Amino acid sequence: MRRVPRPSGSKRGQAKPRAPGARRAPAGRPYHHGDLRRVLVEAAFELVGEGGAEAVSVREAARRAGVSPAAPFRHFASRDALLAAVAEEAQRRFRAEIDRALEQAPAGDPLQQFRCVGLAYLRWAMRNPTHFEVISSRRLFDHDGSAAVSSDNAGVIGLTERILQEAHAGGQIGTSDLKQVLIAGRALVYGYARMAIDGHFPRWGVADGEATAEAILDLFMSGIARRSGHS
Amino acid sequence: MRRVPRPSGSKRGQAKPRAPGARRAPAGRPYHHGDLRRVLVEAAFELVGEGGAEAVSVREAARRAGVSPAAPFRHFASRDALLAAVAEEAQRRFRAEIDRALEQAPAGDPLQQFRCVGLAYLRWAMRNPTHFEVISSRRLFDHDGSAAVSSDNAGVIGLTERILQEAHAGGQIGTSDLKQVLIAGRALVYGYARMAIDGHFPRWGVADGEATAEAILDLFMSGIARRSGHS
DNA sequence: AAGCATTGTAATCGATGCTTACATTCACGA
DNA sequence: TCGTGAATGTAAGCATCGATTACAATGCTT
Repeated sequence: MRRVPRPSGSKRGQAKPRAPGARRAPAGRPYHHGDLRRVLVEAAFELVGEGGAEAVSVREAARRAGVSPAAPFRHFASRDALLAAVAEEAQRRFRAEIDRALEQAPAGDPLQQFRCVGLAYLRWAMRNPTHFEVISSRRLFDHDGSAAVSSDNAGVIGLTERILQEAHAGGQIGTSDLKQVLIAGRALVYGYARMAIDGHFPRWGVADGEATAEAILDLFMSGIARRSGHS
Repeated sequence: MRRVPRPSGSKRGQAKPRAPGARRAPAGRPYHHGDLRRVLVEAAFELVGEGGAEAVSVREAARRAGVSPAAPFRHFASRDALLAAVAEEAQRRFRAEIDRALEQAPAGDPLQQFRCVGLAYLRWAMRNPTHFEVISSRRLFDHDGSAAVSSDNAGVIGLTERILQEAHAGGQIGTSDLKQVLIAGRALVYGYARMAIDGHFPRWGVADGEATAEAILDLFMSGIARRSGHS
């Protein structure tokens, strides 16, 4: 049903060398896969990359892993659970990218840090649109456990919150209502990312997207900055 | 497939009075429906309201219209085409709401008009989250015709653009780069709407959402306003 | 080595999107 | 008025999907 055309990939031929923990490999493929869960998540992750969340099907993941259509249900209660695992993985990578950007930012300048983080955020989103989309829909996993995604996400939020607080303490922010500045900042960045992803900027290249991203961030910073000579 | 549980609604019993254009009604339901296309769009529209775009199935729409599962394909080439029609309808109502808000705004004050339009935007989005989501994904219809949605949407964009230009001409905006202000404004409003819809504000009521929406809009306006005494 | 829990397979169910062949009705011209 | 073609409905069927159940193979613990 509304399936992406079958890529007919990875014929299920020779078994890949299994993870440590498997013993003998008497014939072609051993009965037990070795690390099926991880392989399924990887397959689903790739499917998201190829066609978005809608292109993820349990059966295709099983096909790519070389197992029967029912096997995945030993590891995931439902298709949504599989997608949640993909979201967890994507969130992990996203978080890592943000952390890396923050490390490379100038240590003493919170506003510049904010800019770097925001830019890394937008770059990752625009270069991994489908995975960003999977991360974004809280509806998928927020209510049924899966604390990892939420915690990683809360980490990113808390990180920007800390940065903005530092900037405020340093007298670089002109308004006092920090809470709303934070929400506005999140909304601005999130909204720009989703606009790019949702196709609101037709015929834009990545270059345009990232250049405008910088401009938007600068505009935001000048909007919240303590008044001085403006642009 | 990942279907919402069948609501078993509207048993297909007595035919509703058909649109003008149908002639005799010899037995229970006439062979031709009369206005199937419209009824299908209405059914799909309701399905979107009940469970989001994912809950829309051609067969369920046919069921609710009281026709065979294949009948809808006489009017829509695919499920996506049906969804596009729903998006068109939703966009129409959204646009009407925006226009209404603009009429009620003070005539001479562009910034205030911007605030009113933005608030109406956010209110509609938060009260019709699933329909807003359907409108938002340009991917669904932007590339295959369906100019109505795009044109209505461009109308809203152009409307805000005009308002901001008036504000700029009136000297109420402090920065000169109007284009980026427009994008930032769109991103901010869109982002806030999607955050609310995507569940980034757990345990918020509509009241919280709309109150914060006002605050966000005010913050944006004060951020782009010509410098004076700030909050 | 025995036995139990884990993890895979086979077969199946109900649902879906979509197509093809056929049936019915409408609209319009002779 | 009466046909006849176009429009619009139905029936049946295909391939795919998520999910469940019964069964088989394996790994681990004792």
